Amino acid sequence: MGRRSDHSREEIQAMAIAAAAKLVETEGFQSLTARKVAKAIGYTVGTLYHVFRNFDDLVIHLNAQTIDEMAALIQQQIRKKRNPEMRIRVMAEFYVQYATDHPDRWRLVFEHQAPRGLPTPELMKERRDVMFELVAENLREIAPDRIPHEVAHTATALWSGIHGICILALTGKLYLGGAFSMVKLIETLVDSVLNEFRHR
Amino acid sequence: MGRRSDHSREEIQAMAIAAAAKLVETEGFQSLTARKVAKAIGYTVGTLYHVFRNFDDLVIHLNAQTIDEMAALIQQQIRKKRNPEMRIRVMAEFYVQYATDHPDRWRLVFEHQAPRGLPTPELMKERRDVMFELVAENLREIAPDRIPHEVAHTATALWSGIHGICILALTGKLYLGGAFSMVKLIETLVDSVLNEFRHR
DNA sequence: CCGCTTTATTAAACGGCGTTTAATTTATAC
DNA sequence: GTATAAATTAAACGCCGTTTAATAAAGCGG
Repeated sequence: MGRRSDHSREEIQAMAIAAAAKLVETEGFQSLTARKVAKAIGYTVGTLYHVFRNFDDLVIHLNAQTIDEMAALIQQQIRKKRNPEMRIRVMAEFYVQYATDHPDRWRLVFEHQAPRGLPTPELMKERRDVMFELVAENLREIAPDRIPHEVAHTATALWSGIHGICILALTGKLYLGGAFSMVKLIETLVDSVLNEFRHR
Repeated sequence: MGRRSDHSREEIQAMAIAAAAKLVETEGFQSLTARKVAKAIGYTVGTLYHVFRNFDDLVIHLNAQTIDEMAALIQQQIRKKRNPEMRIRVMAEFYVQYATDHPDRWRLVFEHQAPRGLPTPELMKERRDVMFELVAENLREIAPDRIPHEVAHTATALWSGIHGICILALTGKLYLGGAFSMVKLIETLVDSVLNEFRHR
């Protein structure tokens, strides 16, 4: 017991977040617990609380990392594309791809609730809007004459819609009356909103 | 103490669901617990387990009631309208309205996870698709010549999108770069998808 | 009206959860 | 080399969903 200094504060934080990510992916986000994370990195809960303010703090760090990972993947994909419309299409495609590949990590980002009353930390606020900003950038390129508010509005509507399809599909709550592919649903939404955006 | 027969099985069920609804609305869905529900109706947890299979079963019953309530509200509103496009618009409007008025009950419907492995009960399957079906009906009326699959596809894309806006707004994760109204976002999405649906 | 069976209800326990506390061991600074 | 500060742990607290065993009441056959 006592100070071991096998790892620095930062190392323990990183180990904990990595262990949490693995636990979420293997056992589902519902069964992520502080004790499991602690055990996985060879410490006890007390050490976790020495390094994170509370369990939500750990989850928030994990979620930040998840968003960074997803954003990096998507930005890497669109760097290859020159056409802004195609970029938006690819963004949507890989958003779905990431959500499908890491359903529990992705759901944790959106279903985790910061403790009531406490403000959303800057850590998340910055990341929350990264996808919206990316969409808005490309909309601006499609129609440079539009006022910023209109661009932001369309980006929000479009990306929220994409997100909705994603979440309903992953949680098994999507209407199955036609047995569609998620990709086709996303295509329909992107086409619709982009056409409307251009033709008015 | 033993059998009191102050209330029948069904009465206790109804009381528990009502108490759960109230708890969710006042304290948030995160702090709904079996013990609180039991206390609220003047019984102990044991009695709850006599009447529900487990806690999830209680939540599922509550969610079914929530969907019924919302669907009833929406159907009552569209009964006044004759134009199918207007009906879809009104549906979206009151969907948002209900979600805004009962944010925690609404979120519980979509964020509750049935225990892993267990199948979604019929109770929910029937209700899950009720909104999609309503949208599809009206799309069919707008364009009677379309094949059923296309109608279902569009209904799914549109309603998932509406849902996405709703959920991001309620969970405080919506992009705020422009400070929009939810109503306008919904309008944009409905207009876009309906135009695309008609013009091709 | 009595005893018997069935059933509704409860209190208490179980293991697990997030979190806090107190004690203890170790590293560091003087 | 000792005092101080920091890291780590074990144990506790009050919750949670769930199960169990005991008990009290209802219904029933005679």
